[in-house]
Amino acid sequence: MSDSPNSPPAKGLSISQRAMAARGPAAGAAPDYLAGLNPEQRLAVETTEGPVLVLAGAGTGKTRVLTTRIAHILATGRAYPSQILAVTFTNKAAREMKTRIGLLVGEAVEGMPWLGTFHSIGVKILRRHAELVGLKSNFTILDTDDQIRLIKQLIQAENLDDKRWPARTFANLMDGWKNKGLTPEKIPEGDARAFANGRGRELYRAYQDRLVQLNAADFGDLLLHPIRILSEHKDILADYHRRFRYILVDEYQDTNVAQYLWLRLLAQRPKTERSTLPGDTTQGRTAVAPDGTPPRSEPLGGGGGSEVNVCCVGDDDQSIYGWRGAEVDNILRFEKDFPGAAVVRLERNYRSTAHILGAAGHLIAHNEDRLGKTLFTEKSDPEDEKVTVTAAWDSEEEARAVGEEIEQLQRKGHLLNDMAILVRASFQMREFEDRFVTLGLNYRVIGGPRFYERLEIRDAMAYLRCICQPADDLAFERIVNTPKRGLGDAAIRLLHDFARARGIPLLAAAAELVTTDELKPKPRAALAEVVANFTRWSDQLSTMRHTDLAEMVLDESGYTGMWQNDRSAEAPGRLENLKELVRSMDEYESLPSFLEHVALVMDAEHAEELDAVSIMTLHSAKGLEFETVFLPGWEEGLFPHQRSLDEGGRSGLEEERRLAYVGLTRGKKRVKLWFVSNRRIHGLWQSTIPSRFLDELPEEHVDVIEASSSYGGYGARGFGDYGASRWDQNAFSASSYQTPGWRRAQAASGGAHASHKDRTVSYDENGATGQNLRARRPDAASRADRYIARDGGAAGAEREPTAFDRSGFAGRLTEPFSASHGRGRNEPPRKGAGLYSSARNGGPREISGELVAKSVAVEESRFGVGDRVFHLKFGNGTVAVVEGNKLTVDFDKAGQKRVLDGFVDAI
DNA sequence: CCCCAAATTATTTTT
DNA sequence: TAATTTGGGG
Repeated sequence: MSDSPNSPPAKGLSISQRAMAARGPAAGAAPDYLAGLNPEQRLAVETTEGPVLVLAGAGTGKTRVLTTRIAHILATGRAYPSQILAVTFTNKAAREMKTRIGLLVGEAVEGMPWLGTFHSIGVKILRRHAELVGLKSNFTILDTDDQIRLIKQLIQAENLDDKRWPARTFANLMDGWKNKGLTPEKIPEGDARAFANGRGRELYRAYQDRLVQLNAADFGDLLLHPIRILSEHKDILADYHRRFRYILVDEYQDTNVAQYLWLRLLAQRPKTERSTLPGDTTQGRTAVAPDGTPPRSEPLGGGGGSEVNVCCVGDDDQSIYGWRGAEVDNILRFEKDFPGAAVVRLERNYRSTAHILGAAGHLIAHNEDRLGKTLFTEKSDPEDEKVTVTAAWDSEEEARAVGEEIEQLQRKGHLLNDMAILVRASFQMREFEDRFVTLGLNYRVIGGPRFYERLEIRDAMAYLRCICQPADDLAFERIVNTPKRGLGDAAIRLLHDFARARGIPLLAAAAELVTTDELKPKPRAALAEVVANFTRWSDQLSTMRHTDLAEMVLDESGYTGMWQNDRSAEAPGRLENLKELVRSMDEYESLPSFLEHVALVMDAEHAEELDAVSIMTLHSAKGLEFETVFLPGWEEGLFPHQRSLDEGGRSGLEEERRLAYVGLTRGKKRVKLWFVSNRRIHGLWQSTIPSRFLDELPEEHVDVIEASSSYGGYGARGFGDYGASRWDQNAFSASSYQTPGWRRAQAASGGAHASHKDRTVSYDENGATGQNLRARRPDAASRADRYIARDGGAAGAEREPTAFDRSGFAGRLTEPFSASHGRGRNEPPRKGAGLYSSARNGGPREISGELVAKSVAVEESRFGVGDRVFHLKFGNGTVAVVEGNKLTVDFDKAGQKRVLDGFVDAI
């Protein structure tokens, strides 16, 4: 959050506010940590007693309030660090708070054990009382992958068709239930019947039972179990009530029902309990602060049912996770839940220009369900740029034009790090990536596949889990036959049955099984080795450094070897990742603590020092800010997304609008909106109309740009000028020879060749050393080459007026001009000449397709076309085609088949 | 166990 | 369209 300018001295304040602001711990002077706060922030910080809701708009210094509030509580001696419960949603937010509190109060943060995410605090509580829900305190935390495999087993065990009832679907369903705090007994009958031939409830129950057997908990359980413990054991609850004097919650608008219930248990003391907690003097501090602050700020508190000092900070306008179970309602009804709550609005924005705020504010005002805030700024500079709206013909052009704008800003000395492209859906990223690769523009994709989610990391983790937790069957299953040890289906099934019959974990069962002769000698020996390995490794757990142990395990198990022998393109990257894994373990003092970290954090952090444009979804942009923000794809159907509209109705639309609001408010100086008239969706070209959100922007803060004007050398044109005529030209002058379909056909027939393929591409090769630079899939290089080639072919054309010139931006944004271009819905759009094809050059010159020949050294076949051959299964036939060692043979009886050279004999 | 062809399915994602 | 998952066959 912006730490920017301090508030002006307390002018324009009421006397009481000033008096309040001046009230410090000693007499008179406020402590310096309060000095930079504006009056509202200060109110939010100093209203320590009683329930407080801080409605913090985007860029109003929310994090600052939260951290200062904690610092204030500590500095005034109202509580010990261990008596403050502070919850955030993400690890990142928790980390940031920790550092910032550290800066404010020094080392005391080390003693803030209860600052963390909902889940990490849930784990903490659960570990203390695990036995109350049938777990041991060293339970494992399952990731989604484990979960799905487990569910699949259960579905199969129930003799259900796992095609018809996919495990993933059920996992999502169950996730939804858990988000709502529903245990198997409590799920609605309808939900229960909707899955697995009406056996949803049984399945859920079976799943929970299995988790207990496995001594495991999934993410949902990290909240649900504590809820159960706290509501069933009043003494434990009372204990936590006594412990937590102050509760703070970040991003309250994102809490789901389960989190809400959890919080309410901790925050709302029943009246009966209040009498049993007289003044809390047992804790060694008095509830009344040394400076004599009254327990509750007088003008605000009304005296209600709760006594805990809970402070929730959030912004209803930024609630964008409804689809994940978040309930905006939680924040909307805060005052009902906590009667007499003080509500502080932070509306003074330190981030964006007045134009950006004006645009965002006008847009979000179209929502009905909101508490209502209007952001304002004191900065105003006539130089400030308005929010721009630009049209492009299609997404490719959009990417091209954005790329050019970025390069132009860069030439003016702007840092790429200060720019971001925020998209609605991740498929939009690709076009930008491709474009930037051809430009050699550094970019960084935020989000996407995470370090700990990678295959090799999960495998490695499974080994480590088995060592720490011999009962972790899921982990064991994952790696018994990885690397391949000849333990196939048959052997594993036998092991399973054996284990189930005895009711013991797989590893233990394996140890026993190998002493019998139930397995064939080969698998038996293999399994015996696995068992011996694990026994040995477990023994060394206490004697060896965990990093050394991990290295040894990966080595001795043959896992590293497996990748070393793998000749595929991704193998080196995977090995690198494994090294990185071991390296990152170094920061943790033991294997179990590392395992827990991985389960909860799921991501490795990496410093990113490169200057690069960020590309990410709007969702992952929440909480960030950039000097310049590009918001492409503002079209109906994409944004607002059709699916949100279909499934969410009005509230779905409102959530989309909040997303738009989030997007706009990420920008500090410049926000640039784009929409295209044609977009390819699932391979079909669709005409699109501009997003309704564009119409919800106030004219006075928005400039409508004719795309090419700013850099095409054609001079700026006013809004609406020439729009229709250029559009006409565009619509009717293009020949069908320029349709992508036609060009594709040309390319496929092998017409053109690439000449410039040696552009510099700069990106991190394998993504191993930074979660931010997207992991390069093995195919990525060839994809890049493909586009470099394409650019080469078009290089000459680039300087010409692009089709962008004719983008058909016809004055009124809403006019569905593109829908009436006189072509069928699914026909590819016609582009003006000049992009990849040049009419002057007399024809399309687009090159697509793989440039890099798949030049695998092909083995010569000993057969030739026309040879007569014999095949064991298909009988006699004539060779029709020879491709390396693969033959296409016309068999006399069996028809044409492709067979491997080695499977036939000459006749 | 590996390879290929057919089928499937295409928001947003943290913990 | 294109990426991914699955099932059959070698």
